[in-house]
Amino acid sequence: MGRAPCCEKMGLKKGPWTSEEDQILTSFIHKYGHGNWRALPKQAGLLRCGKSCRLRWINYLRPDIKRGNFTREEEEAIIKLHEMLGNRWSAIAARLPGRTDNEIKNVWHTHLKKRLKDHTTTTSSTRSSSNSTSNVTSQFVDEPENLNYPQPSSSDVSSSLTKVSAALSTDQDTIVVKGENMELSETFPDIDDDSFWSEALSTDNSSVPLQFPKASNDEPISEFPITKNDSEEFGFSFGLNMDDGMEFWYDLFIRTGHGGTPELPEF
DNA sequence: AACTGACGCAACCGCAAAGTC
DNA sequence: AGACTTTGCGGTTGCGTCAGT
Repeated sequence: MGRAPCCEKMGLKKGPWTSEEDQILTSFIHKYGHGNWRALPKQAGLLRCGKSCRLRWINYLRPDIKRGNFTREEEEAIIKLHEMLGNRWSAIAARLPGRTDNEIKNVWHTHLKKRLKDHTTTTSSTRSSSNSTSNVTSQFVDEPENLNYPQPSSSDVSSSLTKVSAALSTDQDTIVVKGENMELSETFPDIDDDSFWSEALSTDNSSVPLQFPKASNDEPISEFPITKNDSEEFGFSFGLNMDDGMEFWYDLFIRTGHGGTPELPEF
């Protein structure tokens, strides 16, 4: 597929992945992670280049990938985000949990671009006067049920912070992610601040208190089933729009070890 | 049934940014 | 500071599938 292979001279395999290769890659990453993509194929015993392994994992094998057709709401979100961000597919993908940049790019080129073109030729003179950023914001805030992760309501986004915690449920079958209201304070976390994250990582394995911007009330934000005997990874994203127009997005990844013991959290 | 053209999608490449030595 | 390596991103390609003829 694609252009002339770059790794052929190295004796590495190209083209579609077999289910056997998928199995090898998946179990290797579950066991050892993917610290070094270049070294990974050799360590895993795959005749592939690291780049190919990385792409296969990110676009197809990752456990948090959502399968199936894009919903109308997702397509609308892509269109609006594209208006706002342009061809920054990874940035768009970051706002659509479970969808990959490659997938979004494909959908854009095969469906949405054409649809948009048809739409603009038929409705050339009736565009909203509001800017694209506010369009995206209002859609996310007004229609949170269309996305598979929680969204703050427009009334509570900027008034307080929330403490989000991830913990094992009492029956040990579920990881419960919860948010609690907090007053707005100066402890707003900077996502680029290493000390914040390392502090989070140094907490014990059963409950990880993290301070996040306000996301919801005291109801659990989400619950993830744990397969007792397998290693699993969960991806979880949530975002909010502040009154001043700023957006904040957070990704929470939780990996359970063998026997269902969670390593909380892995960012 | 056979052919053909359009479309969808997985996978590749080149390049730039980030990280490391 | 600069060279080298690794990672991530966006653009592109071509195989497989399917509908139309």
